[in-house]
Amino acid sequence: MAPSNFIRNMIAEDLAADKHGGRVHTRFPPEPNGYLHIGHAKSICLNFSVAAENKGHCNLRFDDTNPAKESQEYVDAIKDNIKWLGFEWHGEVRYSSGYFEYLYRFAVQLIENGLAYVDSLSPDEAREYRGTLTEPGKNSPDRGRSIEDNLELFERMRAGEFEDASYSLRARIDMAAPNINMRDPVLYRIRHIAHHQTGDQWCIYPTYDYTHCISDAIENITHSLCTLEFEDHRPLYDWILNNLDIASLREVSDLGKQDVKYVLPQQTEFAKLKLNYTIMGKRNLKEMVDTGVVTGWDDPRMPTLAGMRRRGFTPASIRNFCESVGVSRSESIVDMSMLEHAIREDLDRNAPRAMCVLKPLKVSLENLDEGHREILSLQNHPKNELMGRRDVPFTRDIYIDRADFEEEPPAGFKRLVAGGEVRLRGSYVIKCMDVVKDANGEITELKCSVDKDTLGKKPEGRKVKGVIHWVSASEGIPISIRLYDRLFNVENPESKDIEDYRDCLNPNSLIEVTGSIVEPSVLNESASPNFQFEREGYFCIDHKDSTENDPIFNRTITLRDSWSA
RNA sequence: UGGGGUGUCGCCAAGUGGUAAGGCACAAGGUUUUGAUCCUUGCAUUCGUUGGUUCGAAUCCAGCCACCCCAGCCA
Repeated sequence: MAPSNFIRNMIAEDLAADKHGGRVHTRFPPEPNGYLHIGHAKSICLNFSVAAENKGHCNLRFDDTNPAKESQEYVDAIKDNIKWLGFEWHGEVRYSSGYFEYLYRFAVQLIENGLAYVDSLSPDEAREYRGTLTEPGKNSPDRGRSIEDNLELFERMRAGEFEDASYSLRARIDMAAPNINMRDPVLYRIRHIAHHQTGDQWCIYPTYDYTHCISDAIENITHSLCTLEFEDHRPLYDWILNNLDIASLREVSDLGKQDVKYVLPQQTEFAKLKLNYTIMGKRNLKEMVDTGVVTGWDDPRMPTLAGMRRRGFTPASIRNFCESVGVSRSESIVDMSMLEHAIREDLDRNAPRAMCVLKPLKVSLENLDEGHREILSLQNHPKNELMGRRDVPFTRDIYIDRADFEEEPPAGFKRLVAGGEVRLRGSYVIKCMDVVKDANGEITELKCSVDKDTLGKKPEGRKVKGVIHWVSASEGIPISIRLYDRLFNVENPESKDIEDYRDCLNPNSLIEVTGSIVEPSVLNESASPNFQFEREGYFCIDHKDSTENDPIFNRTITLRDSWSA
């Protein structure tokens, strides 16, 4: 059962009180002005699951009221991300811009009722008239304009007779309101600019505050969930809906013709997701992309869904993570380890195992024939036989990782040492007979012998503790590997006491390793999208930068490591 | 000296007057051909703080403190 949170509780209460005639209808309303990140995932999961749990629906609505910042590219990417996460929105994709005509008519209605007026104050003047946090504002000289004049001017605004920002339509509320959002907020502004959905049909665009509540009402949304910073906007959300004629609102709503209880939507706010060691601000993320700090929105180090996907995160891991962080009203910063736990949990259960040597050290097994080759059948998953087996070629020359051999091992070292024994994973126990070095004293090769009586059984009379991974030298395939670490080396790069988040970048957030060797099965046509390279971590192929001759693998996450020298 | 919020274990978080769930992290054991996984155990006499009400308070009341949001014709 889903954990309890204040929103689920509220919905349960609303249902019990039959507040919406048994309906639960939510919506995810992104502005298409950037890529979705893990913070959006929290909202997506919340909105979609809360609807599904109550046999309700969740719409996808692009809140596209500011064409200057938006584009079709983002619309497409957002739709793609949501589908990838595994959610299905109700019906067609919605656009706030799809309601522009209704919005216009409702604005006329407000004007007719003396609740909105056309203002000729410039943006700068409007700011002065607004007052401050502690001082009330003062009325615009245009506040008393007649309804007829307002109607005419608003129509001419729409007709394109005026320049940008020369007029605006404002709600007539209260310039002395302690809540600044209620000091005659702007409802419409003039922008002679094309819109990605409506082209040049419009030159006046409604603001978020005016649009959002009406769009919710049109879509018969019951619970309008948003983040905490919109809390102060709720009185305005309610003011607009309550000052419109409810019958005409109902009439244009999706369920207008149906015999359902028409109830105005209700906004509820929850805390945004913050993760330590990363940033979530769209502006900063965009800046990192634009200035080349990262390679793009889908850079595997980015907290974007596109980046995490490329990094190897699974939809299930992200959904589980969002569920595990919960939903509350207290602003919190979630520890990275929770995200890491979520992806490890999923991949441990579902990713097939394989062997890959990151930094190869050649080992020749001296007591095998030159052309020795045998096929070992290894289980793809140690606990799940259903995941099958694969053939792994075992040959006279193999590679092990340089880190798995030490001439002067630290205390507790369980791997290979000169004269010592170690188990080759899924294969034999070998003993190191000789260490070959070059002129610089660098180890270039190990000469070992195989205990042929140890395949699938313990050696007799002694214990061999260590198990290391290996790959056939002649049949392994060279690949490149990208190791990722957190992008920042401070917990909260966006905190107030940090001047510039760019000063806190982790210089080792990406380490490229070339010349790694992987067992051949990993590159099969039908290979799994994710692997655990045993003892190294979880990896996936990078579809963007890989070439036929140089496959590149991204390390999604390391294995937990309780030893780490 | 305006308005709106939030404060429960290192990090999330449940709890809504009946005597502090859970997860992550961490620590200690056990199993293990991945120093992984898995299993077991431990981990808040205390809920920002000070008072008050009550047989009983994290939950109700009052004061105080800390932090967050708001002065875009952004969302």
